[in-house]
Amino acid sequence: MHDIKFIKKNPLVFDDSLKKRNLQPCSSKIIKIHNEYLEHLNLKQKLLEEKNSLSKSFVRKKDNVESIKKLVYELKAKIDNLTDLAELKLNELNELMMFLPNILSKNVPRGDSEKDNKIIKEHGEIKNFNFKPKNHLELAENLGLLDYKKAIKISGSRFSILKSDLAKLHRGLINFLLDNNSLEFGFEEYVVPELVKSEALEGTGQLPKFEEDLFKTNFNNLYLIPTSEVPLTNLNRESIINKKDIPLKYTTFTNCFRAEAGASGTDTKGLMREHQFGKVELVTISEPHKSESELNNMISCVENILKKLSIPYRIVELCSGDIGFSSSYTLDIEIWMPGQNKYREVSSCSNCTDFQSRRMKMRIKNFENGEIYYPHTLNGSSLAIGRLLISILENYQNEDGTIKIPPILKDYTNGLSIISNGKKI
RNA sequence: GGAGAGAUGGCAGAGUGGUCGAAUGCACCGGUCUUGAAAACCGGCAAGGAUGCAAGUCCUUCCAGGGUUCGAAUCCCUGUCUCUCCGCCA
Repeated sequence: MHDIKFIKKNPLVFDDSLKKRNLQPCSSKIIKIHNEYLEHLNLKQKLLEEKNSLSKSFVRKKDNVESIKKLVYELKAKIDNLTDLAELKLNELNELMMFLPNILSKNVPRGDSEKDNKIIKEHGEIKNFNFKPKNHLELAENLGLLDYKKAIKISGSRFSILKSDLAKLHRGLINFLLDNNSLEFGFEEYVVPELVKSEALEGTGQLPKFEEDLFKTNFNNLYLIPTSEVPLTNLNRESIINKKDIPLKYTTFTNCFRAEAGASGTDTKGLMREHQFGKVELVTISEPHKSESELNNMISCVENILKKLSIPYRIVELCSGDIGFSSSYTLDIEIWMPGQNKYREVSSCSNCTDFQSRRMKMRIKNFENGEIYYPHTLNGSSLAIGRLLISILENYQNEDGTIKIPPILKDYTNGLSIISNGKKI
């Protein structure tokens, strides 16, 4: 949600950001509606004041009872009418604003699609195989560790079933990632619900605009989370945080559920794009002026993982056409996938500034001077397990189709060092 | 699924029709005391909005939505959620 006062003061900044996202500028429309709302509101408040004082006078004087009743009755009718008018305008305003994306940081490069994203860093050497590297699907299927045909029988397409050593690697990775985030980078570890109310999704910005991407259940109309950014960021919704407790840094593993409505035809097989996937997430609630450095901290946390795994990666600055609804600035981290011979997104780290905190009414209070303001929220994947698995399988494959386990993961996979036909060597 | 209870400020918890935005305690903030800290004592302490240069003034909010009333945290209706007990269950 946007700050109406900011829009009124900086209509051009607001409109420029919308234009950059290829959307229609609308500050003048917003300001007009808000002024109409204020007209009704101000009049209503004056009449309410009158009505209140009449009621209070009732206690003292018991004369003129009937005339007071009559006056109040008349006032009430006017007030009701103004309440309706004001509410109408306010609803109109909110409906408009809830669909408007966050204001872009001035650092976001202009562009139409992911082709215009800017590579800002590359790290790690791409391995030269002296054979043609296989893709993860072929590798895992040959080893008997991935069975998406069974998954189709049980659940349909875009689901998968991992077996034995691959399942173990999956589990080990989760622990490895959570340890990295919590022990080395100070993110507090959580276990959170994977079903949430619509209010929580409105808070982080998935609703109302992206309903079709979500799975809705028939239990209390709860939704399956598309990312644990939703429960983590909403941990402090509608509450006031003591400035002393800032920054708040959270990490968790959850499954994520996405309808992938607009993705038909791409990455249909394997672990690349599924309706259900595991992901370890980072969320930071930050002082507004420190959110840039907190984003850097998140990025280092993710980089640390990839360095330990010796997986080549690059960092990409998302352009205005590719960046998400709630974000003001996003860096994607892409890892090398030899089977596809390209980098693919494995993490997306976003600074959502005060966009989400306004929507969920999360505030910081400085108890020394009574000041109350909105924190900045940041979220980042650290990391998407399925895609990380792909990269490990493909980068660590041997010519005979076996997979070496990255040394750092040995402690997390019961000493397993190589995956070979589902048997340890 | 059956039976009952409840929803009040950051938390706990009073308050059943008229200065109640709301006692009290804890927490928090400021101060006194102390070498420092603790304790004790003194003072402060809800949020959102409108208006104004400002001081201030006003409006709204005691789960949500309706209703009764000149007046509702308090009475009535509906909804939502939570808790306890029983049953079932990882």
